[in-house]
Amino acid sequence: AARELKLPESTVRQVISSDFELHHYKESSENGKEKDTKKVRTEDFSSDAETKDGKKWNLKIVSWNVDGLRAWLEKDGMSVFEHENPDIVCLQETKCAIAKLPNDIKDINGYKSYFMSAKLDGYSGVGLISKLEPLVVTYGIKDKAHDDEGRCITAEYEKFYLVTVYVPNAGRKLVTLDKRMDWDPKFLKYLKDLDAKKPIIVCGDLNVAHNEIDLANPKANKKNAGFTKEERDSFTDLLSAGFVDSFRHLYPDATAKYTFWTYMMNCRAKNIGWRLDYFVLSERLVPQLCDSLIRDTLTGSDHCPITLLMHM
Amino acid sequence: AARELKLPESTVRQVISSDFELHHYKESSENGKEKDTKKVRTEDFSSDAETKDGKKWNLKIVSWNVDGLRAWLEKDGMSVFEHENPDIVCLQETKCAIAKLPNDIKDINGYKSYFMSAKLDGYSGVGLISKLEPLVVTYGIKDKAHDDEGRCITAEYEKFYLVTVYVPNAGRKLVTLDKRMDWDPKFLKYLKDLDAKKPIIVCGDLNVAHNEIDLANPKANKKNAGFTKEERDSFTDLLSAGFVDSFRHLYPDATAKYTFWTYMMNCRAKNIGWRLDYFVLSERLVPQLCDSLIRDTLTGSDHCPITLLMHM
DNA sequence: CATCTGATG
DNA sequence: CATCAGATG
Repeated sequence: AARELKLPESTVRQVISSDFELHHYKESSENGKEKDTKKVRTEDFSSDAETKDGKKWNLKIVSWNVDGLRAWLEKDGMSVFEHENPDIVCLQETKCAIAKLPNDIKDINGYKSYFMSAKLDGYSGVGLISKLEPLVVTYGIKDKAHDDEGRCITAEYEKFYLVTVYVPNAGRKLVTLDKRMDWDPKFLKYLKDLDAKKPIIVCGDLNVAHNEIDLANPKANKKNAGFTKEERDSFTDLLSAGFVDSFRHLYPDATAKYTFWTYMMNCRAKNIGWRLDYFVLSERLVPQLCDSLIRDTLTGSDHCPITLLMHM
Repeated sequence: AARELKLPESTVRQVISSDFELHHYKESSENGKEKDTKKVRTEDFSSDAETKDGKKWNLKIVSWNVDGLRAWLEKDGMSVFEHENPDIVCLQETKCAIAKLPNDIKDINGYKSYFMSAKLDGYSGVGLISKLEPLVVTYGIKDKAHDDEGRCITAEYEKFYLVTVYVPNAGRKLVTLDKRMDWDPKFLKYLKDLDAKKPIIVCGDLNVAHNEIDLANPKANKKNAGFTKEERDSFTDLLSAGFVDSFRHLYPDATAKYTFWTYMMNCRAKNIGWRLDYFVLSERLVPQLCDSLIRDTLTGSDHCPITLLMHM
């Protein structure tokens, strides 16, 4: 039995449409009664964002490193579907073999879902959940050294490719920096090849904070995974190849905006975090960009979700 | 800093005495106000039990397989000290290396404590916590094959030996029944040698339900760890060597009295359990036995504590 | 259905 | 300070 989502009442939109004529979902923030007292309110996820030339968003993508899909389900991570009513949700670090995926996440009413797991059980893993059925879904980056690790799903839609990724972590004491440095150029080539065909949207945990503004303690972390020169330069290479960090593009000066906080030392409450999760777009999609948001009120993982609003 | 126990107010007894002239602790069950609404009430642990010839108990020993000391502490297992005000507490399956023992359990105001851990970290392990400092404390049963597993502590007091034990589990599919069958006669010899010097009190998880009356599903468990003929016969051998199962001695017909319930299938709520935890006494201590109790209202483990009241 | 460890982040 | 697996019970 497919999971029935309790979508907000005023939702009147096509669930599986044949193209991206998905209409802007207008939340009813004046329905007369406060639903409950918890601090996350669906109306706070409403947005009227539009492109520079005034076109309202009609595609919403959410990306979330869930740090263990099953634990995240227990913590009501699925409420993001009710709050966001997203067209597509991408998940990283599912840490769950395909055979162990709970029905709650496989069968969501109105969505198609796709998962890739690592050979090593309980490690890595990504998922892509979409109202509109993609034309083609592919798994991995076509590289033997990496494709056993369940790090990438590509969904082809009519007007773009969506790539969700969980980039290799360089590890404590940078023990896997070599693997990471092997990944980065291969992944970039993979993206360039796609981009030669259709514009692309890349989302997920890129496991790098690009610049000092992107983490709370840049000085202390120059030798740590996620902020080494090597990793930062790789990210610069990505942007130099014709791609755009959508959040930073829209908010070049926004400080203290993070998507990850270690569970240790109460870092989340103190907002000692890192911006590791991104929506990266082909440059030619920038005119269609409406907003790129960090949903740091949502919990359920050591990462928070991020949301992209596009006019497609 | 030693942990300060919130002992019941009327406790007026010597904390470290030089002998066993420990006075009977009289709980004040009429102190005028209900303390709280939780179902475990300290006054329910009061007892006026006495020996057959009318001598009130003056020594209380509690034994508890805690199934992981640290988890048990989180679940407020230490409240047994407030409820029972015991002279001695024996713990089994501490699953905690000596170096990792929390201070809460090492430094209890008014008690001395002794622990033995397995070489294999997180496995087995026993502890003994005593108001009166034992004359001698020894570890293991002086057998190379077993003494790396942290299964036995012996405390010598003036008038008796106290032996606390976590007997090897025969394992799923009886994979370690051989180890168990190696242990049982060696342990019995160890006990006999002690008993030749002073009477003994043995307590702990003996990992056997002696007779059909001692578990909920005897028929279904004849081939399962804890109720094989081999294990039951070993226990019979122990009793035949001059020792007494104190609970069964006092309550020969008591049914459905268990000390262990698997966490699975809601067995505790349904009282589908096993009596695996015992106070076994040298026969010559029986005249001093006041009571042998199963404290099945206390939670914090898949076993409940058991309590022995003696006049020493 | 719990505890633990050890790997991973 | 979390997730997971796997061993153990």
